[in-house]
Amino acid sequence: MEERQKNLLKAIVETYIKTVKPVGSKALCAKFKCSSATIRNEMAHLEELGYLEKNHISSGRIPSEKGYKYYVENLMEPEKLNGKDMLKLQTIFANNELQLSDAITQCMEIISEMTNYTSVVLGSSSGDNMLLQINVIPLNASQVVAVVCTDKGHVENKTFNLKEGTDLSELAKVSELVNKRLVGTPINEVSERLELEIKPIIQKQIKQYETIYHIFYDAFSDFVNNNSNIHVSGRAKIFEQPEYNNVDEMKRLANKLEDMAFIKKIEHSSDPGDEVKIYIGEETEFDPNVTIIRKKYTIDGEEKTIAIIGPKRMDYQRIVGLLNYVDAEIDNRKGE
Amino acid sequence: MEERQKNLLKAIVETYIKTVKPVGSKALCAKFKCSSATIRNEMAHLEELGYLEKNHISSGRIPSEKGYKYYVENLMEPEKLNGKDMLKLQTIFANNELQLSDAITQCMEIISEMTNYTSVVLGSSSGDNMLLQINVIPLNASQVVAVVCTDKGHVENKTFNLKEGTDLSELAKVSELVNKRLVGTPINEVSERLELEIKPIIQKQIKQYETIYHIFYDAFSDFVNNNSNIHVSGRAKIFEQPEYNNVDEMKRLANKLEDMAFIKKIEHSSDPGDEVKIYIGEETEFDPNVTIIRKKYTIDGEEKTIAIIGPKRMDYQRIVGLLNYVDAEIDNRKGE
DNA sequence: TTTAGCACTCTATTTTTGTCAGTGCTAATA
DNA sequence: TATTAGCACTGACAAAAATAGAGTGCTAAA
Repeated sequence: MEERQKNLLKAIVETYIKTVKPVGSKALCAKFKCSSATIRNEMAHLEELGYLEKNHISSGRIPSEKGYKYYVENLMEPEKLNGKDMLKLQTIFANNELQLSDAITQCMEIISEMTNYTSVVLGSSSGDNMLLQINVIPLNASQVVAVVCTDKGHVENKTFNLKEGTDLSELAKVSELVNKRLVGTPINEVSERLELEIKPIIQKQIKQYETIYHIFYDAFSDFVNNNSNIHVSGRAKIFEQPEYNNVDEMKRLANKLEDMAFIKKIEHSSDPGDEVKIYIGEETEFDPNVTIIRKKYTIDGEEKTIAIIGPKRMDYQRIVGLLNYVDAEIDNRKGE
Repeated sequence: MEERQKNLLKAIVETYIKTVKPVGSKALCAKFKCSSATIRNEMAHLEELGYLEKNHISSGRIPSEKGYKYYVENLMEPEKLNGKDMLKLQTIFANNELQLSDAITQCMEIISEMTNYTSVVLGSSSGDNMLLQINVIPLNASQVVAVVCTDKGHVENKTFNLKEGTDLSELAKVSELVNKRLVGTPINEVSERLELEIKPIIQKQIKQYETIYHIFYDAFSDFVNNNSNIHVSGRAKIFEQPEYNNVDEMKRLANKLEDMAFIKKIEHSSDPGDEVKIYIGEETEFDPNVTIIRKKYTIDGEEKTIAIIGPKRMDYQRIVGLLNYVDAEIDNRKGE
């Protein structure tokens, strides 16, 4: 592609991002110091190459997915934050009381607020967490709460109703046993080891071993399947974007943004890579009509994913700029 | 109001609920065995009394808020569940493994699914919870997680970064002290007693008492302000209702349904009362264009609120029928 | 290689027109 | 006195027609 064509594509993408209206040839004359006919010729060429599209035969051009892709990979220059935005984010990271992971969550909330896109923070699925401690705390004669804590500091709890006559001291005994034997086991292998190592022992020593065994079993299996580590902010913010300003789009998006199974797809999407990744339209596996910008981190040994969901016409420069800034702040904190 | 007028109002409300179209006089001739002119006369009368409204001079009538109110208070007969709905709910309550409060949450999810309304479950704001136990679990040299458990079985946790050289054994000492002294204290008074009773003691005995004091203080104050006890399901379901089938309504509702401060209003709305309460339009304090049907329970000593959010033209018979059924199941479980 | 000029295309908006459901009122009727 | 038939009128809604405007592709000249 020739230099002028690149510049033209860049100008068209950036104009469209701002105006949300198909870009016509006249609008770019001044910038390129040539007549609209020349621009039209170049546009026709870019369309042939698949970087531009038309809504109908006599409309201006809009970028195709391929066009956006070329833009973000070759033409875009991430933006420096403006002072106001930077100040807001700085304030969050400056607060040393705040755990880094909480700072990130707050940060993404603010970014959603600032940009009118939806933001997502996904904690790791805790598969690589290891059991650190389980406590079984009696609430009253018939209920106990089991609290499981992992080496990465995740805590889950579950309340159980006891059958009448369950012996609390036996519960305590098993709890002690589990803490002695299974600490350090990856959390998703605990169930297995419970079955193989603990069950045989308590089977002999404990009267109501079935009930008690179940309590432990359930406490752990719940841990593995929970969703609590997902934060979505600004689900409604994205509706401010003109491309979703119609009932069907809104319904479709609202449904997807509510469905955790869909949100989780953002994390799993094919490639790993810890740099800023941009998925456009079909690539997102989430919705053909959005762009998702994603970044993964490892914090305290745990993987964390942050992502922005917006229209394909997302303000790439700004968002990438913002995420780069967040990145720098995180590195900064980790370095300490 | 005369008998026939009551019947007419009832017929109009129920027809409008089904058809979502202003109800004309002809449509009711057959039912009332009289001419449309007669119906028109009666309608005019009901309108004078404020029970009916017109969109414009020559449209059919729709119920006013006052009309709905009269309907739900005097005319409506709650519906018996159909077999299919009942079966779904029964299955949930029949599962004795499930904690009652989890069963209720699941139940409300299903109801949202069945009815295309949004459902809400609000746990109590844990003000009457008392401290049962606090554990401070070291994760590594520089981090600990504090786990607070209340007598009602609520658990919250928070991770803290330690300053270098913090003595873990001192932390354990304070933790023991708190557990000895403050167990049984209402959770929102703990901070105060921490200040008055614990601080003076540790001030003398503990070197880094400031750091350590802060950990405990923060662990408790976080507990008091958290939102985790709110479940909203079917935020997008309500968009299926034709009254919200336009962009502005959808945006407004989406924003409110996302905002926990707004959701919490449902619980606080003026009167207590543990029977099924119906708030219509302006009364809801949530949005003038919805109805909220609400029921409060006390379960294991904690207050719980369930609510359905739908259009003012909500299917009152069905929803009240459903909530009555849920009510019966809960009573049934509590009785055990 | 660039550009002016022109015919053409499609959208979007406004205007016009017709249809229809429903009303209120009056006068006749049971 | 309550009911009803009849009629003129209203406003929403939908389809059709008219109009304006932005933008294109192509051709021929610079």
